[in-house]
Amino acid sequence: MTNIRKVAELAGVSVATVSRALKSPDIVSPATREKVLKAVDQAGYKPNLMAVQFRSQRTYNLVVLVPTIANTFFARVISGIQEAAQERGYGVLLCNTLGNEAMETQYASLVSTRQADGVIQLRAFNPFSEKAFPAGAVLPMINACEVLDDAPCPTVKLDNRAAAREATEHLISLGHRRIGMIKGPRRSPLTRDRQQGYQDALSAAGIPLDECLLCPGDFTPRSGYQAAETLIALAERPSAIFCESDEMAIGAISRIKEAGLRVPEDISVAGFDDIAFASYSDPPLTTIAQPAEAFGREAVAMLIEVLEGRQVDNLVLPYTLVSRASTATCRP
Amino acid sequence: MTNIRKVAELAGVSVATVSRALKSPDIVSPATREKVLKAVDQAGYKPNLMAVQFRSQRTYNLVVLVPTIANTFFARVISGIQEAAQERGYGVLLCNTLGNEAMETQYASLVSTRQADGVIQLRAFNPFSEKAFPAGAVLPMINACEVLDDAPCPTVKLDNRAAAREATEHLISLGHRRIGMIKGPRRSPLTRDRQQGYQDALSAAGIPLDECLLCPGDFTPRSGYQAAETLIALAERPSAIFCESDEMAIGAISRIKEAGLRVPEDISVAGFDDIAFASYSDPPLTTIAQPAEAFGREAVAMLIEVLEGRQVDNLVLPYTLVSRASTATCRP
DNA sequence: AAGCCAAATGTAACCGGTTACATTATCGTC
DNA sequence: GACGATAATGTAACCGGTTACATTTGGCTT
Repeated sequence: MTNIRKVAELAGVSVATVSRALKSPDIVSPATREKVLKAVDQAGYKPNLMAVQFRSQRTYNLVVLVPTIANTFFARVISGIQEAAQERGYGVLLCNTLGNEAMETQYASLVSTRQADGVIQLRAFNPFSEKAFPAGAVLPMINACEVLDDAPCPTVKLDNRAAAREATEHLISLGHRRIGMIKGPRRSPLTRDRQQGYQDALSAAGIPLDECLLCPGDFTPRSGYQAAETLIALAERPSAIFCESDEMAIGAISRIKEAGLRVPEDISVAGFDDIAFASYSDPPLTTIAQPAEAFGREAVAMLIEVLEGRQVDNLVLPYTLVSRASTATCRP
Repeated sequence: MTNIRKVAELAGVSVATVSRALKSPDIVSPATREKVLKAVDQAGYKPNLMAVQFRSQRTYNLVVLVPTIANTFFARVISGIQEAAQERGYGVLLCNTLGNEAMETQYASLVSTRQADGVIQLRAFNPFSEKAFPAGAVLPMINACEVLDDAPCPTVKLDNRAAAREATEHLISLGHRRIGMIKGPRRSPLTRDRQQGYQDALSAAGIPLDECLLCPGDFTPRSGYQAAETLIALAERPSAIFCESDEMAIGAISRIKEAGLRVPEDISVAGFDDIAFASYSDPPLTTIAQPAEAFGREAVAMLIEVLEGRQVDNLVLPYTLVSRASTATCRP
């Protein structure tokens, strides 16, 4: 394998000069630089980045922990991460954790073993052991999208509570008073925040909370389908349903239609995320648009700041309510 | 930073003994092993994998080149890759190429610079320069899903021609004779194969080919939407449309309904891929199911075979026609 | 011509493991 | 007790760059 010593020999200079000619061309004489570059070309030399990384103790790799890449929203976030990382010369090591904490911990340890410089987490969980990073130490990590209340690192998220409140208020403004909610996984802070926003809207409108209208889900279309089944079987059926993800909303609409009911005439449905399919569902989905790619881009920018030893503030990204045809005025 | 020398000092042995106690425990005495393990624990020692990799000249990373991770089908393939890689101790470096050949080349060069051991490509293109891997050299690469005719490496794919033929025959068997097709990107071999299958079915049934019925797309819902617009505007409208991806089929259905037409009563629609949303679309989509995760898993298994110097054969995975409600008998 | 400084280049240590080879310890056999 | 075989451990080279420090070169000043 052609290494720097071969090139040095070929150019008739020392290895140090070759290294300098490539890394800081301005400190070698033009003539020498010329010679070196010619030798590099002739030998087909490419620096062994493993050696470079080993020496500099930087891998220029970032680990991304994502619950499931099959989720369209996460796919967009990852897309943003990948793009931003690429621009800044970082690679992206992907870890599909499938909610498995052991796997997250294992991947996060790539940082301890110097296979990656930092971690971007799309899930609320601290994958680092107390031992690897004792309390007080700066974690080379960013939490994005789903965020712990007392996250031990900088975070970038949405104001989920306000967004859910706005979606619910939209339904209330259409005359709905019996509004179902299909929630995310029980232990998720994001789910709790969105539920809080839903309740905020209800109490502001003087509507009492009915626990029966809250159904758990897991963000998949399948869980939305099942939750809708429960909701439409209620003695007093809701006239609208707010779903914590578009994927669940699409599953719910499918079940509602299967029951012979119409959307939005019989039941209005609102989603969350504004995935690509939201505009193509029948009817097109009213939803909260999140800047998914921006989450990824910002997370990368923040992580690199942390890696370079600078202070970073938490970030809250904006959302928009996108009103489409899946929600309409309530007709009793 | 705790390194192997610190541990050696702590345990009162040489670095070689520490290394051996950890890597081949059977060749050190039990007493010494005990001592070493205690020192490792006490020092909180974790081997610096960068050094290990540097020494062994293996990174245990695989590069995955994917046109776009936002595509649900690719997301599933990547999921399979990630899982299989993880099981075998490999990491996955993701590269969202967005069809940009320069980017693919750049990422593939991670192999030349020893930042990754091999490449899995979900797109038909040889990203390696003639210089890095002269003709005849064994490329550390697997082509999956989309495959070059004369791929310079082992491939794992579907019999796209047969699958497209079967989907088209399904439509013909329902009485359709005027069948539109929404294709993938022009230069893709996969698109060409599927079109060939479509034509096979037509000519077997004695139906002449009408070029007007062939619309290009790019696998996104948006392109399906636009192509459908073209097809329904034809003087002699097709009674069925075969789409090369479910995403395009969903976009097409959306446009068809917008035009006041019904699926499948007025126009039958068949897709390709069987993504999660296919069952939840309205109507549920008739489609060709591909074993997406299996593509990923097999590609990893094959690549590791190649990396370990063994011979690998091409692989063809099975498909299934899944008949749902988006296709029905033709009513003139 | 001597003296000085800056620029250019060379030498060799270093990063943290792995492992070939050398050395020492242990045990059994005659 | 001497000898050889084997097991256990130590020593140091090595992977391929980077860089602190040493050395050489060349131009300029007085």
